[in-house]
Amino acid sequence: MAHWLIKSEPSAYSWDQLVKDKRTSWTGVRNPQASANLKAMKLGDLCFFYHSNEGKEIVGIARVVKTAYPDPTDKAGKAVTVDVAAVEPVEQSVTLAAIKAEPRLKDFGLVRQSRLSVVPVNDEQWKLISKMTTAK
DNA sequence: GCCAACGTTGGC
DNA sequence: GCCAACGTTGGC
Repeated sequence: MAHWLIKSEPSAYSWDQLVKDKRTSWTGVRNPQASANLKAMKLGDLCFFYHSNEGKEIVGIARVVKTAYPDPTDKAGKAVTVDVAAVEPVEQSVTLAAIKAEPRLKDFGLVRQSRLSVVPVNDEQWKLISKMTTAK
């Protein structure tokens, strides 16, 4: 199974909102690289939910419940979206600072390409960060 | 609020 | 098809 990290500004769409909604369609992704990542998502893939700008931390885990389809909010009809559902909040939020402080996460997409809103997470990274999200 | 990094656009 | 100018994102 693949893993991902999806970013959102809490002022635009927060983790709390996803919990309230149970699931949402992840629209508004325009960056071609991020779109390619969306298309690569499979049903049941898990995603870290990251708050950018405010908080700058991983706050929860979401699951892909519908694979890529055309984004209805994109007039050009080029963008795609997926549906994600809230799985659970993390016990311990993982801040960007903590990720940067971990040398083994040097190559993590979130650090390497901070502007990409949908970032692939490899198994090693997923395991490492999962460990960091469990309370000490 | 500023600025660096990166994407996109448009003139040639 | 190149590249300068401009816009946007996101960390600080």
